[in-house]
Amino acid sequence: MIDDRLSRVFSALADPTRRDIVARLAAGDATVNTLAEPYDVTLQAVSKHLKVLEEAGLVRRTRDAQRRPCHLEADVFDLMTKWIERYRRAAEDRFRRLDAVLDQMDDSPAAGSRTEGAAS
Amino acid sequence: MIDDRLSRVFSALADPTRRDIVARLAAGDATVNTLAEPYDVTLQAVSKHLKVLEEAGLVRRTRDAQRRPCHLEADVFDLMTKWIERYRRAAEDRFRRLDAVLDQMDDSPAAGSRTEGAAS
DNA sequence: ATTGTATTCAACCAAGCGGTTGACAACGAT
DNA sequence: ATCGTTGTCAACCGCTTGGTTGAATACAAT
Repeated sequence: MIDDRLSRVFSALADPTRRDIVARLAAGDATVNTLAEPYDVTLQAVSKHLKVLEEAGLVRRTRDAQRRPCHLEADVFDLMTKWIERYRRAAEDRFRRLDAVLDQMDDSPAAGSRTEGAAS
Repeated sequence: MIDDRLSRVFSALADPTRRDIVARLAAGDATVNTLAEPYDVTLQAVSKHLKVLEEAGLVRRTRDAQRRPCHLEADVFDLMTKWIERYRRAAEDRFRRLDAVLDQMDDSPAAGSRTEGAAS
């Protein structure tokens, strides 16, 4: 049982069908039937996918008579982007620092274990 | 059986433990034992997590005697960021366009279906 | 050669997930 | 009131997943 937001979002987007749904919703709101049409799975399966997307905060469903239009919620994307960028940047910084170390290391021979411990 | 890259990356990051591993690897390379230490799961479980991260292209494992240092691979982050940004931007653009439409829509009545169309 | 350390492999288990079918609810149309 | 449309709920099924334990591999040290 996943309870944190980030896990739910990543998990939701791990499915190709759900990513496709998000892609199509980015172009405009749509009903469950419309969304289900191109896939060769049942309507119920797509309904479940939308529920997952909704619980991840990626989709909001309003009401219009018996129809249930789905609307893409862009806010939660920021959550992911922030997480990703944070560690991507850290990794790249560390990489650059390593490059610098290797540059100034022309006389000292290979000492073996630089693989341990936290950088900095 | 997930075969596309994006699915594997999102899926890998959907697990809190794996995200934590990535976070720690962003600070510096580490061995399996070091990585496993803070979690109260077995070493084998962490080894499996690392395998998942490796297959997702997030981690590369080199060899140093019997040790197997793990290194964070930042490239694949771009893949995610690009996907996310693409649709986030699309959704925001659409949102702005809708605002504009609502602004100039003081005489023309509701025409109904603007909900169709593929994401190019 | 034997021991110890670091890590993986193999088999298994419970839980979760994506899919199905069938029944049901909500609502507009007639 | 009844019917068709739109969508969800519930129960089930097979596969994947995250976890376990126990054995095996790879290598260093002695």
